Amino acid sequence: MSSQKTREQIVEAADQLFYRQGYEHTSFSDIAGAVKISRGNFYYHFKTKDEILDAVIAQRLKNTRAMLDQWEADGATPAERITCFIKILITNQSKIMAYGCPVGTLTGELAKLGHPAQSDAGRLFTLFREWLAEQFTALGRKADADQLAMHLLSRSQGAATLANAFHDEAFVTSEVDKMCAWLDGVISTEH
Amino acid sequence: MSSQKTREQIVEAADQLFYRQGYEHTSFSDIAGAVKISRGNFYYHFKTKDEILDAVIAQRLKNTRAMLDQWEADGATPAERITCFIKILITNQSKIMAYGCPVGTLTGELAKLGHPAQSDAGRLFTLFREWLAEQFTALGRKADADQLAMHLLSRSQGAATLANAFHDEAFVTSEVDKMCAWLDGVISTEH
DNA sequence: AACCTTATAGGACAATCGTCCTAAAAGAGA
DNA sequence: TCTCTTTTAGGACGATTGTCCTATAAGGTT
Repeated sequence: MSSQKTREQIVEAADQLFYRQGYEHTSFSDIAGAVKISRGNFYYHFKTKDEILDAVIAQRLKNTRAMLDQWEADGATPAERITCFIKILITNQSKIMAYGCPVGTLTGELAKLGHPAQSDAGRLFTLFREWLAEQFTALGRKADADQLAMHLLSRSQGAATLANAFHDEAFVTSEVDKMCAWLDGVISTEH
Repeated sequence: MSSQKTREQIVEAADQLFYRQGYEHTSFSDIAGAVKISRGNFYYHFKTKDEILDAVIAQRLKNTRAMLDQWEADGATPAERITCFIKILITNQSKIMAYGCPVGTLTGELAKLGHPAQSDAGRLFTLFREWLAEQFTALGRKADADQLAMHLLSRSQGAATLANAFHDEAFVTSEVDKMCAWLDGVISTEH
């Protein structure tokens, strides 16, 4: 098998496991078991665990960018795009209730570990932040676009955290509705 | 030294370390080093690491209850009490920016570990939830008290998560102001 | 077939983990 | 002071961790 293919499988398996079990709690053996390769062979593709983490973060950045690009390519209005963001909570509801938000939980864990990749993981948040700010700017809210973006990001994070803690489906729906209503308010506000 | 005293020191040190480094990333050696007792002596006070976690959660529940009781004893109005809750973000700002919310991060970590103490940690959230619901009920919002409580809890969690991710002091202030404004809206709403 | 690069398996390694045992020190009561 | 309980220190234990080495297998090219 080509080296590239195996590498991708490792990154994919690590991505899932880091999300489900956390970075620290996932061992080389776990990943090797998931990909069904020997633990020793690992070293050929990645020298350290940190290198895998870097690759996972890079993949998540790439996937997220692709998702955001897709939303723009669909010819939707900025408001509809923001609604897409809000509704990730519903699209990924079962995963979020089980494991939380992939971005928030990874960032939080790396912060506690004092891990060097902390800032790289933070770029995942920044990606959403800047994309949302662009959409709010397109809505004519250039002046406070970043603040609106951070506020929405914050609401979404909180909903994900509590969804994970309480496993409450109705709560997620309720919060999504509230965020959509808030968005309507933002749009209709005179400036 | 009495056994009770040492035990309390262990729980206190473990509490701090679990908050700063996470549960899994904190070893017996870390705690023993902080309390300045031998690693072996640990076993006399706690048989397993899980037992320490249980004790830490119990202490946090006790401290939180004491804090909430204090707010009620101060003779404040329900609205003022809720404001106290919102302003925890400012009171503990530096810690939250460095380590996140003690409740949210612990709950999230235990969820990923699939740890049996998960539900115990969840009681920390429930404690805030029910207390907030009581305050909203006292404000005459008995019908949707729990939903309002969950919403505020969610907003607070999101703000803590992003404060930790971005280390942005102005953002915290801004979100606290928004929550206070939201509370004003809840109070003045006709029902 | 022969050859050379690429990829793999298996295990060695030092360190650290949570757990547990045991002998000695400290303290209390007679 | 003698005795008995409580508390402590130190280390052994098996397992697991991330890292790294080496011999072998696989694949492609000539």
